[in-house]
Amino acid sequence: MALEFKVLKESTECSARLGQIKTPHGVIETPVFMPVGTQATVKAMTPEEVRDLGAQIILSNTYHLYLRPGHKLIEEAGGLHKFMNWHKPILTDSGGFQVFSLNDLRKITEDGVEFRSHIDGSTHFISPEKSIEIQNSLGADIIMCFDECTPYPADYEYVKESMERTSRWAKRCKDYHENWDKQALFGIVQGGMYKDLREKSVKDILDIGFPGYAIGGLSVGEPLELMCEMLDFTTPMLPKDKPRYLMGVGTPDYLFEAVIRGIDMADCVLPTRIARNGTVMTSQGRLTIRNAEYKNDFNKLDPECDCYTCTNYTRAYIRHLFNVNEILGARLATIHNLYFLLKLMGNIREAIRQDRLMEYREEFYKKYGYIK
RNA sequence: GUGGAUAUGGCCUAGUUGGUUAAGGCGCCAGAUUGUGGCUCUGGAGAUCAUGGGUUCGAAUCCCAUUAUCCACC
Repeated sequence: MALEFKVLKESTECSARLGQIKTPHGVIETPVFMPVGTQATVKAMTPEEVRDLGAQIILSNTYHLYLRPGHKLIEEAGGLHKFMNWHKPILTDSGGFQVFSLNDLRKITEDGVEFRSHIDGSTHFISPEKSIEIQNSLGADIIMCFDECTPYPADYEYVKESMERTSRWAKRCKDYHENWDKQALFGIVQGGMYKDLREKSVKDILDIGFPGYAIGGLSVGEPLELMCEMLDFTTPMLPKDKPRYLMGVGTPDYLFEAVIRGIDMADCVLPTRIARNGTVMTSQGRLTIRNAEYKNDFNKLDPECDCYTCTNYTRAYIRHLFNVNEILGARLATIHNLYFLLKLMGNIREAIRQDRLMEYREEFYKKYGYIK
């Protein structure tokens, strides 16, 4: 098997656990945050930089790489790892999120999804089998079942049909996938915000059986409390000896709350995207570095940070770079945000090890400004 | 010196035959961003329409003068 998961320690105060995932490209310490490199690159970063920031695994995207440069080309290049010179683990998303995000450019049928390319309008058809075929060519360590990420809000009947189709698609994905020794295929639980549908989805996906399980369809605009409620309900139904991956989560509070509820993996474009638009996360909360108040501020972004950006550059300089639209601004902010979140996850792992996660969360929330 | 043209928020402009709270872009200020989308999106502030006078029920729009700038000529 391509994946081995081991729980090293369970928290006595909550459902958090410390673990280890072994993949063909190395070991991942969990809970882990996975930076997103949609188009075979974490935007603005070299793979070496991403590695040095502490990333253990990155996520890339089936839909985008299928469109450009094409999965066959990447296969010809020797696979995604070699193509992009990233030799640690990779996870590819199945294209399922694009079923959600390209809402007005796609048509869902039982067989699969017809997409109109967001690039040139050309039509493409991705079925569960096609998604697996593409992901096999890309060669990521962990690949995902082709699903539909249902929107929020959505009515019961729609979510039910969607979830049941996702279950049928999961079976097809598993049947089609072959090289289990190199690539672990994860199943995805859906069901929107309806508990009975979540329960049914978990049952379906567990019946099919996968080396890891993802929870999809959360973090799609619902309030944090609702996501927590769904996690409280869903996560305990997932087996303890398999990794649990919450898709699309990337703010510190969502990450804390997810880990506390037993999540081992999460990914999000947020830290890199907001960095490109001039927002950084600091130990004292978010700040928009473009703002005038930083014009003459010669301190580092975060007084407690020791990343490359913070040890070398000031707020005033980074603000200047954004104001004159220089690429370096995006790079420095991305370096900082990724480092911040990866370090946070490291601290969370350490807190679990010391069995003081709740205390650490309290400290962090107070400083960050989530609670007063 | 003579002739001509232009003067609209910090900058560049739109304002149709004079008619409600002068429009837009850039810049400025602030916010957003959650398994897509690197120069994105959403708000906001800011103009007594060069100055003075006149015509008119009503003028950024018409007339006169002044000032400034630009062009051509002597």
